[in-house]
Amino acid sequence: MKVKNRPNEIEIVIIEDEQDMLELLEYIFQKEGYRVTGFLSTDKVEQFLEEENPSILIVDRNLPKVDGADFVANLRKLGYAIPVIFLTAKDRDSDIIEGFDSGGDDYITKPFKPKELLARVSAVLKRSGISQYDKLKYRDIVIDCKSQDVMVGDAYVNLTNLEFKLLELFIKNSHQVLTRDFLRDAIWEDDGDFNDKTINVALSRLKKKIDPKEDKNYFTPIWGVGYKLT
Amino acid sequence: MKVKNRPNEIEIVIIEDEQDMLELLEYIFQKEGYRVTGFLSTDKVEQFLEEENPSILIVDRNLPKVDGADFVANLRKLGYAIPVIFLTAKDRDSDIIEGFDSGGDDYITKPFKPKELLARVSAVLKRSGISQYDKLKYRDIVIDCKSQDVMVGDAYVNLTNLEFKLLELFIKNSHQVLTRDFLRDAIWEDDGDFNDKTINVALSRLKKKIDPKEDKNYFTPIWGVGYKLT
DNA sequence: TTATTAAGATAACAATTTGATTACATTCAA
DNA sequence: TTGAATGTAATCAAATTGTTATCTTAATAA
Repeated sequence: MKVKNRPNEIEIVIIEDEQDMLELLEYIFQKEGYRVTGFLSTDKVEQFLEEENPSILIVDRNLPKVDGADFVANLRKLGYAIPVIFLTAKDRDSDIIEGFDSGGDDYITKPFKPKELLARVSAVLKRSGISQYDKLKYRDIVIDCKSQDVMVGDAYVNLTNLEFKLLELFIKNSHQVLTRDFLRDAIWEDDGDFNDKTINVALSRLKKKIDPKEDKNYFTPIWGVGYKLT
Repeated sequence: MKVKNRPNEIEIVIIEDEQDMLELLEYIFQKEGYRVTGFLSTDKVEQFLEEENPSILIVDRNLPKVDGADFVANLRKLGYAIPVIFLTAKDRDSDIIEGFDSGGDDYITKPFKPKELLARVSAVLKRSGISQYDKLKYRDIVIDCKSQDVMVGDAYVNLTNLEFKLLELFIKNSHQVLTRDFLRDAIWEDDGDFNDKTINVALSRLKKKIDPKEDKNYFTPIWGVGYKLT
């Protein structure tokens, strides 16, 4: 299956007991570029939250064992502050109210329009200060500007601040030649005497960290001008 | 008599000209644990806002002298961003729209169900980032923002006020790099001269208390930038 | 093509900066 | 006034970054 160009790596957790509905939801969100983890019950969710750090929960209120709202209320009691959107077939006032009360950030009634669902998720994420633009992607590199985490393939790479700033700048200006002057102004804020080779060395170190096998050729030197990311 | 502002106790201001209704509203919110200040007119409200810092305004649109919506529009003009919910007996579209236009975050039509009112207040507060949940969790740390209790694993840890504020800030912004500048502004609100190392020392003390064996590595220093909780 | 030259890559070294920690001083609140 | 909390100074350790030197690569002209 073709994976659509992913603008972000925001992780969504869905709890929905109906297999068909769960698959539909997974499809909707994955198509939008979210990373989705689905659960048919609340059983393993708490454990999952311990280990991962998803950005939002989508919870069906009508789950077989526990009421979704109770489950979320319990999560809140335990200290989880993750945003929640409830899915519910009911639309009686009492249910909606209870949903909000137990710590939901929004709710959607089934049947729903996929677009509306996506819009609400988007709105809740925005309110929670989670932006899809915090993460930048380039080839197999994903950098998170808020955490300064860098993933190459599926491995974390430790970069220094200088290296991170460099990589960020290149990714934000990918496919453009960044001249040495530009780099100097942007990263080093020139202090008069500036050794030509400083940039070479800094880039060399960066290359070595994100591509230790030296077979990816992220950077192309433009002779006498600068570099570009390719 | 003025009661000292307790941290994390949410304060609600109600403006309602009918004495009975005001008392009912005060009762409803107080029962839910909110701190309530009621006004029979808009007269003293602005002065009150100068001094206190309530989390939300509940405003009747049909006030004797001024229209509630006009009053709120004026507040907005003055720069108050406090969330507002309108109470209104009217329900024609034009009124509702006017209410939103003048800076309301939600509205409720009388007669209302107490539960619905509470739910809407709750939702608006949540949208504004004001949480009524006082527990936050991060890995094996649970902090109670109200009592300032801190549990690590299953042991209570005694933190000083400064240490608690630091930990709370980091947990609320986990997985993000908090720069030294940010920390200084958020915790120390400093006045110019500020010893660089104050942050190091404060964090060092915090680390020692929540991780005396030094094997948990809650904090990762980002060299030359700040720290993040991981 | 080949020699020449300017630029790029990289390793090793050194300087500098920053972080951690301890001990001590000061402040603040009971 | 006293003790806890917090800021400051000093020391040590470690990480980052710039510099230098050497080698490699690419452009250019004879």
